[in-house]
Order: sequence, then C-alpha cells, then structure tokens
Amino acid sequence: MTDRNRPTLATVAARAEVAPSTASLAFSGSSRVAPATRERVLAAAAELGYAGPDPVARSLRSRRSGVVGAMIGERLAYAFTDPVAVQLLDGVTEVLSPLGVGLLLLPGDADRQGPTVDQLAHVPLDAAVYATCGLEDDPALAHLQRRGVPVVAVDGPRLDDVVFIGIHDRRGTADLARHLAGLGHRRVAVVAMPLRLDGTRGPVTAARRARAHYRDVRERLLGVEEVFGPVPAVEGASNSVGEGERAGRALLDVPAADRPTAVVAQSDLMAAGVLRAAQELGLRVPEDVSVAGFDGVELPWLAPVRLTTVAQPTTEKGRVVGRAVAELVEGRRPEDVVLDVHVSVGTTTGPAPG
Amino acid sequence: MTDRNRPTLATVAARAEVAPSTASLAFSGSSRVAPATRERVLAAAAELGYAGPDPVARSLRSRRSGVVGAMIGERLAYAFTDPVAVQLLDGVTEVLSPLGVGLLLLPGDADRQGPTVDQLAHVPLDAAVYATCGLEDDPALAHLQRRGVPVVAVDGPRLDDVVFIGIHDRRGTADLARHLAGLGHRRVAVVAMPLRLDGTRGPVTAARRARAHYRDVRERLLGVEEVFGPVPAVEGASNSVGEGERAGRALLDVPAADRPTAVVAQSDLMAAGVLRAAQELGLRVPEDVSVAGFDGVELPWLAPVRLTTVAQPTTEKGRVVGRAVAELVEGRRPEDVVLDVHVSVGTTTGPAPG
DNA sequence: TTGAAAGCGATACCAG
DNA sequence: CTGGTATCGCTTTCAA
Repeated sequence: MTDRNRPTLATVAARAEVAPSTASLAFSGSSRVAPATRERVLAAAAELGYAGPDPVARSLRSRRSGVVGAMIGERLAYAFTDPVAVQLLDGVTEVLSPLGVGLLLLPGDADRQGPTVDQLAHVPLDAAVYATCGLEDDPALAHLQRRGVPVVAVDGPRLDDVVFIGIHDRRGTADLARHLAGLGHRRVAVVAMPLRLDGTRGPVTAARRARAHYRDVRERLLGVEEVFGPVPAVEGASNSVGEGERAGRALLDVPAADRPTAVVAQSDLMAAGVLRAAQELGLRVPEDVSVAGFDGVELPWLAPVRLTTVAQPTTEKGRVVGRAVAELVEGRRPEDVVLDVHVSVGTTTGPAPG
Repeated sequence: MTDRNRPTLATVAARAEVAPSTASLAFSGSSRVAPATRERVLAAAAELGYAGPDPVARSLRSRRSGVVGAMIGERLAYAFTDPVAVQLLDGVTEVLSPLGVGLLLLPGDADRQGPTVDQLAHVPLDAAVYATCGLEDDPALAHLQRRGVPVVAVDGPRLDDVVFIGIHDRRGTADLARHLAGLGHRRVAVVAMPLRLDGTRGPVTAARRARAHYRDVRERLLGVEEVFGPVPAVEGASNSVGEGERAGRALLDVPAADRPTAVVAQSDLMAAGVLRAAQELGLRVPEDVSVAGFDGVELPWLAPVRLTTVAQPTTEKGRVVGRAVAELVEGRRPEDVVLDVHVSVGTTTGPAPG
C-alpha cells in the first residue's frame, strides 16, 4: 500500500552495470544477449524486488496493451445466464490467455445495449470483440474505428473493416424446418430472440423486423420462412427461459385448430421455456406439439428430455474469434469465418398430430 | 486496418493553435480552460477524427490504467456455470463501469488454479480481485504485490495487505444447522465444495482439510460442526450439480440405519445434485431426508421445489468489492467488510424421520 | 487562463 | 553482443 519508490528498469540496469536497453533485452528473452549478462540482470532484479517491465510503459512503446475488449449487450447477470455467451468467451480466452492477452469485460446496463463511449475512452484496447451485442449505428463502434482499434463481430453484421465470425444461421434453421416438414408439420410458429434490446416483446411485425439489431435473429427467421413461407413469430424481451415460456404461451394458448403443430425457438433457452408453457397448458411434447431450439447447449436439468436443436460449435467459434484477434493484434487482417451447424434430433419433435 | 498516421493531441493542439497542455486540459474537462478555447480544441479534434487522448499514454503519466483484473480459478466455462460467480462480477462491474474502469478476465485452465504470472506480467492492472480462486501460496499474488497492485480477496483468506470482503459463512451455516437440530435431526452429513482445485473428490479427511485452499469451504464445515460436532463430509471435484449428485449418492446410498437424515450442501448447485440423487434412490425430500444448500441463488428449474438455504447478498457483495476497488485505485485503503447472511427455509427440510 | 518543458518507464534503432 | 539516444503520447508542474 505504501508508495515507496518501486525500482524501474533503469535501476535494475544500473545495479547490473549494463545499459537500460540491454536490460530490456534480458527481460524480453531475446537471444541477442549473452546468457551471463541476462543472469546478472535477473539477479539484480530479484535483489531489488523488481517485478518486470511496467506493462503500461511497455505498451506505449510497443503499441500493444495485451487487452482486448469484450462488448457485452446487457449487464453480466443477464448476459451470462446464456451458456452460449459463456462458452464463446471460454473459447476466446482459451486462445488468448496463453498469449498474455486478457479479455476486458465491457457490459452494458439495464438501459443501454452495450458499453458507452465513456466506458471505452479511458481503457487501453488492442482489439474489441462484439460478443453479445449488435453494432449497427453504434457510437461505440465509431469510437473504436476512430481509435484504430480493430473489431471482430460475432454473429454480427457484416461491415467493412470488421472481421466477421459467424455460423450458417439460415441454412441450419432451414435444415431444421425441413426436418419438421418431413414430419408432416405445416403450421409452424417461431419464438424469436430479441430483435433489439429495448424490452419489446410480442408478435413480430414487418416494421419491427426492419429495425432489427441482430443479424442472427433475422437469418434464423428467414431460414424457417425459406421452407414454410411467412410464419407467425413472437419475440421475447430477452433470450431466457422465462421469455420463451411467455412467448410459447402466447402461441399455444389458443384453440387447437389455430395452434401451431411445431414451435421453432431461436435458442435452446427459449425452447426450454416453450416446453414449460406446453406442459402448463397440458400439451404433450411431441405428440401434441413439437418443439425445437437452437444452439445445442447442455441443459442437464431437462433430462430425460433431449431438445431437438441446431447445434453450433460455440466453443470452437470462440477459438476462431481468439485466433482472429491474435492475428489482428499482430497487424494482419484475418479472413471472415462462417462455421457449420447441424440439426440434432432429440425427443421433442415428432410427427405432426392429426 | 491501414496504418495511416492517427492524429495525436499535439496535432490537435497545433490545429487549434493552443499548446498541448491546454488541449489536454480541454479533454480532461478541467474548468481551468476557457469555454471558447475548449470548443476550439474539440472542433479541431472532430475535424481530424481524433478519438481522444490515447489511454496508454495517459495511463503512463497518470499512473492508472482503468483495468482491474478478475482472477478466476478455472476456465470460464466452468467458473461461470456458478450463478454466484456471475452475480458477484455483475455487482463489481455495476460499480466500476460508470467509473470508466473495466474488469479484465484472467482465468485459469484445466490444470491450473488461477492465472499464471506470465498471463499477468504483460497486462496493465490498477488492482486485482480474487473472485473465484484461492490465493494461499499463490505465485501470482506475490507478483502482484511486487508490482504494487492492490488486491481484494472475495471470501479469500485474510492476509496482510489484502482487502477482505466476505460473508459470515460459519455463522450462517451454524444457523442452518440449528434449524435442522430444531427439526430433530441428529445424523447430519455435509456435501463440500472443493477444498482445493485438484480434481479430488470423496470423503474429507483431516489431512485433506489441512491442505484446504478455500477459507469459505472450511468455515462452512465448521459451522455445521459447531452444532453437531464432527460429521461425515464428502467433497466434490467441482462446485456443480453433477458433483453434488455424486457426493449425495455416496452419502445416501447406504442402509437406512446409517443414512443421514439431513444433508447440508455447501452450495445450492450441489444441493440440487443431492436432490437428484435422493430422487434417483427413491427417497422423498423432506420426508425421508432433508436437504439444504448455501447461496440463495435462483434455480427456477427446481420449481415447485424451493431449496432451504443460507442466502447471501451476492450482488451486493460484488458492489462492495467494486467500491473497495474504487477506493484502492484512488490510493485509499478500504475497510474489510463481512456481510450478513440468513437462513431461508424452503420445502426441502422437514422433521427428522422416525 | 495559457504556455514551455520535464518527465512517466520502457523499447527501437542505430552504432560500435 | 552491448551501449547511447530518441521517442511512444500524454499529464503535470511551474511560470508567465
């Protein structure tokens, strides 16, 4: 706690009787310094209790901070209830941690979708990952670009100067829709994740769709429509079990003749909510209604039920993001990557009733 | 991506025809600069596409980086399955984000309990929070202290020069134990969280206990013993539903005469596992066995069951940590804080059978 | 209220 | 392989 003068590289160099530049080389592990000299420097450092070169000073000179921002749409307590978000970041840190690069959490809050410019402005950043947050018309994005901070958008929009890492949302959902069509389903409805984070829920209108923030939500909707044509869709206010349940009830709590025979939820979390809604309404799954999700996350508490879903390689996607970031930090421009997904048939889909 | 020269404060100052020091004041919002001058500087910045002072250079001079490290014991995918960890960090960021301070994730991996010195060495840090990770004999801690980075330990050991923020683990567990004693329970067993993260599971021996990494695990054990004396305890390899189930089975899958009438799990996650073990063994809760947890997290999927538990104010604990960090960053030495907990009786505890 | 100059602590570059 | 020196971009201190 005391503010006694900590040793600097110059102090250490003086003690070891070498030039500062030599001491620097000793710490950077360069092979262009004699082993004996390095030993002397390290010994001097140990004696002085020197913890190594100051990261901030090093950053200024070398033009990298070892910090990568993770832009989060909501507050952490919400964002991290989604296993997909957690797995993604897990994959990212798996790649970045060994490189001495850390992920800086930049969450939004209840009102704002993502961090503000004020939050970003004071923080060093080698790159930024839009992890769980849209970025169209985002002032934070403009700020990052002015600063020259390279950006990776996960599932985000495809913009110039932004590296895109995503999955085949549309194709995957279309495959799922074909699976349902093959089972004889004709009346299908969608439970959609938020099109933008403004607390809205309810039927998705064309106007609402036009103002969508999230590319993946749009694409997954298009995938279903590719097979079934326009279908009713109900949006949840957040990607959660509770909102899935609410939307599911809106769709299922109607006369049997109007009821969809299959509900496609845009996430497994929301699908679990639809399952619960069905149960509360006394509907059997899949006999009365089929339910499918998206993501392929582990929801052990659903056992013995296994959700039919579109499985995405979330952790691997995180690793791909991590590698892209690593390249960006080294000044290269990585390729966009679109990963494959596949339909995983569980116990929640079956032949259409009737 | 292009590396064209970005403007610096000096460029902006030149354009606005003021000295760099004046331009600096304009950006820091100091009142010691004439409004007209500030306008001129800001206008020049806008014209040049200047995004504001470089955070790294600013950090070097002002001696703070706006980055606080979050030391995580395991990889994120595991650490963040625990709602307690997420809520804690949520509280921390709630306080820190508005201050322009970000949390840097520093996870361990499958093998290591917490980040390595290499991970830390290159990263700027105003402070570090041991969020989900023990820190006795931790080389990372030694590194931080040599660097002069102040440390906050959440539930961690009480060490000199480390700010402690915790809860009344022992008192809370003892209160819970008294609740059980009042219900007539005499044969009580404990399902313990890992005493250290080395993959060990099984009965807790005295030797194992002596090597415990985590203060809270020890204290919660002592709380039960305060009321019941020595009790059998089984440790899980991680704080999770699966490990709770496994430990619960070890305790419950025995002749009825030897079976505990109540199981105290050290977390709600593990208690949920015990519940499942009981169910699989055909034991009714609470008629055949009472089950209690710790934390007071929301587990909506348990509904309609409500766990008896020791509720801790996790988000508030995070805010307290955030405030402590904020003080530390400003050079003050905050007080240690120990928060209260309370027993929350649900539907999983009842009178001892027989 | 503004300007000039001195670093913050390290690395990069160029000589030797 | 080692040393000197300029410089990274800004804030701070001190004068004017």
